[in-house]
This record gives sequence, C-alpha cells and structure tokens, in this order.
Amino acid sequence: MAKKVRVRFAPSPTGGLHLGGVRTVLYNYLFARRNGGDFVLRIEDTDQTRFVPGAEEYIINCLKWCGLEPDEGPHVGGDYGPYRQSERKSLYRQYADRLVKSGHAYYAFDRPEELETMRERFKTPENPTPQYDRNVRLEMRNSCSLTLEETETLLEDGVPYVIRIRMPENETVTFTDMIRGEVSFNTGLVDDKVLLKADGMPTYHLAVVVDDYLMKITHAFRGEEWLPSAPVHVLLWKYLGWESEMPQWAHLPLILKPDGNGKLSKRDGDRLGFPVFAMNWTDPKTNDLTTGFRELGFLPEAFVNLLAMLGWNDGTPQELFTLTELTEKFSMDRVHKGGAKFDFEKAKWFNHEWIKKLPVEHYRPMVSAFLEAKGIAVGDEAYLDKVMTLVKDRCTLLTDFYEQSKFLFETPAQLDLDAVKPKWNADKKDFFEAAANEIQEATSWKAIDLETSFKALAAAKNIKPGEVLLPLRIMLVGGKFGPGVFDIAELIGKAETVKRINNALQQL
RNA sequence: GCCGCGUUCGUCUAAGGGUUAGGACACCACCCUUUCACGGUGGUGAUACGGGUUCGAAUCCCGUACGCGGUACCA
Repeated sequence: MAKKVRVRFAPSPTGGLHLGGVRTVLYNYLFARRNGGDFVLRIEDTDQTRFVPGAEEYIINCLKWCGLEPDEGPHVGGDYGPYRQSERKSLYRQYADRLVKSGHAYYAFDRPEELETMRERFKTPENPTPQYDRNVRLEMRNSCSLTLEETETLLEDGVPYVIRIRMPENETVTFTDMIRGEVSFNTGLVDDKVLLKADGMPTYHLAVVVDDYLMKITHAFRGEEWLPSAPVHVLLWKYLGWESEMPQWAHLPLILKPDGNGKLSKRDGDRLGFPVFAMNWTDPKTNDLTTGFRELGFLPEAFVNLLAMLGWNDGTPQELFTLTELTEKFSMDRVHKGGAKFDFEKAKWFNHEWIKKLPVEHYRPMVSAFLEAKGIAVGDEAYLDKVMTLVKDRCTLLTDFYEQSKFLFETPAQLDLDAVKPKWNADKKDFFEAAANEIQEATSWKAIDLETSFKALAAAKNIKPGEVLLPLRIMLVGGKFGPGVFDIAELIGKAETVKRINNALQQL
C-alpha cells in the first residue's frame, strides 16, 4: 500500500507573504488535494534574530483568505506537532550528535571573526568567496583538526561551537527532481554547512530534514533557490539512515520581476506600482505599510487562479480555473522549469474575468466594505446587487466599484458641464423642463419605457435624441461614463432623476 | 570565480521528430454602442547562436552566449 501523501509549506515568519510564497502554498495544496493527502503548515523560526512579531498570524490569515487552509499547523494542531521549529528545539540536537558520532559531522569552534579571517586569507580573484569546505577544514579550529583531547577540553570548558556536516571529498550526489529530472552535484564543491548553531538551534538544513522525516512528509516542494543546497539535504537523509523515506523533491521555478531580471521583491512592487504581498503588511518595526492584493481589490479566486497559471497549465487553452478545477487537474509534471516574469496587466485581466464570472452576492460583502470605507451609504443588499450587476463589466478591481457606481448612491457633487455648455441652447432647456415634468408623471419606471417616452418627447420637440442623451447623462452621472442612462434612471428612481435634472438645469 | 538550473511573440504559454509554430495578456485597426466600458472581428509579433543526429529538429546530443539561483552560525 502506498504511503499517504503529506506535503508541507514551511515559511519563516520574517514578514509579508510574497507572491512566490503563495504559489508554493498553492502547488503544495493542490498536490495534496489531488492525491488525497495532508497539507501541513510548519513555521521555520529557527533564526531568532529575524523573528518578526505578527508574521505567523499574518501568514495564516493569507492562507485563509486564499482558501488554502492547512490540515495541520500551529493554529489547528495535528498529530505531528509542535509545528513551530522554535518549539521543537530540543529535538534536533540528538540528530546532530548522531551525525558527529558516525563521523558525518564535526564540532567547529571558530568564532565569527575567525571565519572572516579565513575568507580574507583564502580569497583570490578565482575564488572570491572561499567556503568552509574540505580545503580549509584542517586549517580551522574544529574536531577534525584538533586532537580528541583538545576537542573534549574545549567542550568541557563551554567554548561555543557549531556542528558542521563533513561533505565527502569527491562523490556525486544524484536525485530526481519531479520537475527537473535527474540533478547531480559533486560533493567536493559544496561547503560544510552548519547544522546546529551555537545557540543550539538547528539551521534550516538540519531542521528541514529532521522535521520532514518526523512529520512523514512524502513530497517536498520549495523554491528553486533551494536547489544548490539539496545535495546537503539528500546526504543528511542518507546519513541519518532514513534514505528509504526521503521525500520526492520538486524545486519550483522562481517568479521574476517584470522588467529586467531577477527575483521579484517587495521593492519591485513599490517601484513598479503593484503589490507583491497577498494582503497588506505593516512592518512592526518601521510601521511601513506594504499594500496587498486583497486591499487593492483582488478577488481570492482571481489571485489563486493567476498564481496557478504562473508556471503551470493543463495543456489546453483554458485559463480560468476554480480552485476545485485546479485540484482536479493539477500535476507536478506540467510545472515549468523556467522562471516566469510577473505581469500585473495579466493579473488584472484575471481579476476582471472573475468579477464578471462570479455571482455578485459572492463578493458583495467585499464591495460593500470598499464603498463604505469611501463614505458611501450602501443601503440594502438588493439595491447593491442591482448596482453591482449593472456596473461589474467595467470594474477590473473591486475598488473600481466606487468610481463606477458612486452616482447610483449619491447625487453627483460635480457635473461636467463643459461637456454640455457649448451646445446648450433655449430649445434644449425647454426640452429638459418638459422632460422633467413628463418623467414626474411617468406611470412605468422601466428603463425601456423611459427611453421610449424620452425619445418620443425629443421627436415631438424636433430634437435629435443624440443631442439630449449626453446632457441627460451628465445630469444623472456627472460625467461621460457609466452604463446606459435609462438603466441608471431606473435604479436611482423617479424622484432622484427629476431632482438631478432640475438641479442641473439651474446650473446651466 | 566556482557550482547548479534555465532559454518559443514585449509578457504568460501550447506544440514531447512531420502544424502556414496555436492560444491568452498588452498593443493597433475595424464593428457594436447617440457616453465609457463589455463584447465581436482582424492585425503586428517568437523557437538565443553554432554545430551535429535524422528523410525530417522548437522538440534529441554537444558547444557557445545570455539570464537566474547559490556560494552565511538567513531561510
């Protein structure tokens, strides 16, 4: 019987959740759902110096907003907890010790300054960044270069130390990546990574292996930036004697900045004017606010959809997918190898499509909140739904509903009279006065009937409908935009329509 | 520098030896619309380069270039 699929998303809580991070979550989630497996959230907070309060809660909220909720995690529990590495601290040491005993790791007593000296000493034009590896290992202060007695003395004296992996001289580590196929590294070219830090915390390299093992992770998906350290992890699985349980790896392509090259960063978002975080993030230290997709007016359905398509497709021309469809169709072997540049225009297109596609009730609360934040008295839901239905085709972001529907809630404060004045004359004034009266007496309040009688009146007054339609629009809307004028009149009602016409007449 | 991973229209991508290299975003034009959008139709536009293998290469192999990632007691 095949093992139950278990995957994890393992962020470090150092700030806002980035686009690439959410996509990693998505692919994990989809893979788990597709294969009837579990999706675990594990917080990798082993670097105490980079801990940011609130970041974990923020990440959990992002996942909730996206609808990508984990089956296990610090907030929901599970059989493999704790799910914060800081709370698992005591677990890791025994494995580091085991590696020392078996000779695959060693104690290193070098202080930061000594490491710096080493890097300076071995630095050459051909080797600008010397590594702590087999070439310098014996030149440093560690249990490889020291005698057993010296090492023991240092340990007994409480001299701070780290535990480093001893990378083999010249072996080839090969593993199969689900996206890239077979990948090989020569161990002689990889450095002796620190596994256990002086403060007793594991580094990522030890923690990821130990926790993936303990949590019975079967498939490990992460960003491509981890590929170079994969051989260290593969070796640790082997040295710890867990080789047969090593997860299958998949290193996801990076999401790149739209202009130039390189990984998409928060700074690029600021610079290019689009968000890179899922939701608003306020840095607790600086109080800097970084805008998120949610607050900008993105629908979670669209956000998830667009992220899914950044590096994956199902082989058909279909681009619009619900989360459910994605879970049915997702497969890791259709994930791309190459990175994808993020295109905000396309992102907005996805959102526009979702606004048109979803029933308005579905996102009414969000639109309602945006409108209220702008001071609009939204009124009852039935009316809001009619408004949204009328204008949604012209909204790309949920925040666009404000500009597109403001005049359906309030009398426009400013009228674009310049669009009317040049062709304004006594005949038109006369026409609109008559129109106001006729509208006042109207028995039907349907857009189609209004249009018919309005045009009939124009004909009776010998005026082309085209000459009074724009003025009417300006009177009701305030500007040259918006849905059909008679649809607008129908929505705002008879009294308001007459009021706006008379109001405009006074200004002309 | 070294190691690794990549490379199809401006962007996201399809095509897993045989297609006029297809679609989407963006852009342009036209149509629809007595507003602005939506929508519809059409258009511009790509296999990085050089060698192989093959009857035949975007596709397989090698090299080159370019890009990205890594090279921390950060993840």
